[in-house]
Amino acid sequence: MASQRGEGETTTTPAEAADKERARAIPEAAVARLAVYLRVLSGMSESGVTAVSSEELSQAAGVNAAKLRKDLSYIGSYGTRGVGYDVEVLVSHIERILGLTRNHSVAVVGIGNLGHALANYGGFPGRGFPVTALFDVDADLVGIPVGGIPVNHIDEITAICREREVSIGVIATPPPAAQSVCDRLVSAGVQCILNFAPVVLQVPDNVEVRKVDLAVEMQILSFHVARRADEAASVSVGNNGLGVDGMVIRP
Amino acid sequence: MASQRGEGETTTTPAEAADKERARAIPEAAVARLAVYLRVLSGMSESGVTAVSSEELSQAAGVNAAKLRKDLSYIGSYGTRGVGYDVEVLVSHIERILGLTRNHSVAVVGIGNLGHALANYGGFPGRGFPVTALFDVDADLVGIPVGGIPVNHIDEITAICREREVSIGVIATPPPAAQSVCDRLVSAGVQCILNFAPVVLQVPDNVEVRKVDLAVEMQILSFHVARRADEAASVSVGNNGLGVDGMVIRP
DNA sequence: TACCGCTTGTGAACGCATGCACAAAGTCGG
DNA sequence: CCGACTTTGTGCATGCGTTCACAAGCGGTA
Repeated sequence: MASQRGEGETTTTPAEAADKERARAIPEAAVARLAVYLRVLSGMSESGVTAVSSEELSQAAGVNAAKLRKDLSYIGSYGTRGVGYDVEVLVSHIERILGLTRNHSVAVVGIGNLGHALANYGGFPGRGFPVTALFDVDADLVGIPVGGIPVNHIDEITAICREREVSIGVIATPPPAAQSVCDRLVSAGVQCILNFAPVVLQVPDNVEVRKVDLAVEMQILSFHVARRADEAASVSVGNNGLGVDGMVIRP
Repeated sequence: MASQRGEGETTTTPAEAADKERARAIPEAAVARLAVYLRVLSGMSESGVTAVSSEELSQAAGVNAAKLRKDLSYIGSYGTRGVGYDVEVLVSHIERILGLTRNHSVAVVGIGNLGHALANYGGFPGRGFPVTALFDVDADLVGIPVGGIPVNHIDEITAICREREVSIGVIATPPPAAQSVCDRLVSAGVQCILNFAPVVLQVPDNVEVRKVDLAVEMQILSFHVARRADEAASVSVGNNGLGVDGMVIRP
């Protein structure tokens, strides 16, 4: 057991609240993967699969089997040695850890191309994330329903977010507006923000921001294209100095 | 010097190609940040700023100053001690490292809501990524221009990607179609893929995939919402069982 | 020219995450 | 009831990435 982390602040915890303590200890990277496992498991569940081994699941999720087991161990021991995991059990535990048992009301700000796409996603991929509010500066858009929800003016963010208990704000505005929108969301009490604008947002410590940056993604790919090209070039020129036809050691 | 990695395959390299060797050594995480620095620097450049210190730049990019300097050191020493960095110089070097000197032709597959949004982004955020081809299964869409480019049928992927030398493929299809589309892109010689479909793609080793997964992002945020809520609860109830006044060990 | 203050570049320590390898724990067949 | 086989859960080692702290280097000033 890796529990009992000698931090001097935790003594023994009750039974039920053990999850909460555990949640603090789950590495960020593992959380992202848990979400992936959850999707794969949901798919299996719908296909009628009831049990799965770490080997199968890890392959379906595109990760190492050992890593998968370690990730699952962060949320507790719900497998059966010699057998594997019960799909339903895993699904429900992961859902609980990820906080998907409660609904998270979502507000989308900036109803341009992307905002439209997001609003129309329809309840957002994976249940549990109802879009309950849309905002834009453009007065012409106000009142028009997109994906079933009428657009409100951006000035109403604070009031409406409070009223509808929005817990996640999605920023899909042009870059210059992003920070200001962010500030308003924060002052409305929104503590989690998903930012599509290519801008580094400044937020207080108690607000969590995740960024989806297309330009960055493209540039990372570009980097790899370039790296590949260079490698190919250096190979075709001559294997890093070591003989071409001679004693090629290379396995 | 961290060079001379004792892998037995690298000897000494010429002068100019030093970049190429360096590129292999840049940590993936650093590459992502370089892209961010580049954007910030571009903005500064447009604002007429010509010089910047690591402190200023790091703050604008939302990272630690030491980390920024280390990241920049991966691409070489282009700063002046006691002064800082020349904005233009940094911009051009980062662009070169990221492979942005050549153009990367992009193909978008799946012209739904998201595909539309992507096609309309107009040359893609940050120059250098011209969208040169669009594909969809829907015959009704074929021929219709989106963002200035006519949609082609998905069956033409291989031919057109080859012809237009597409180097980056963007998958914006529904989940079930993603793997098949991916396979076709790969067989057309595309080596870099940006995947928006919530599916784990199986690709050969020589293909680079980056994933943008809205559901996962939302669920990570959900996790943090839950964590916060738990923390708040445990604080308001009484600090982890240790006495408010009595020895409440919390049931 | 010599000194002073400022900022870069980087060696080294630290911490987190990954992967290995194996004991523990269960099932199944005899 | 026992032994063989399977699969989980995890201690440990390894490697990568982040952070610290400081020497090296440069411009400005007297």
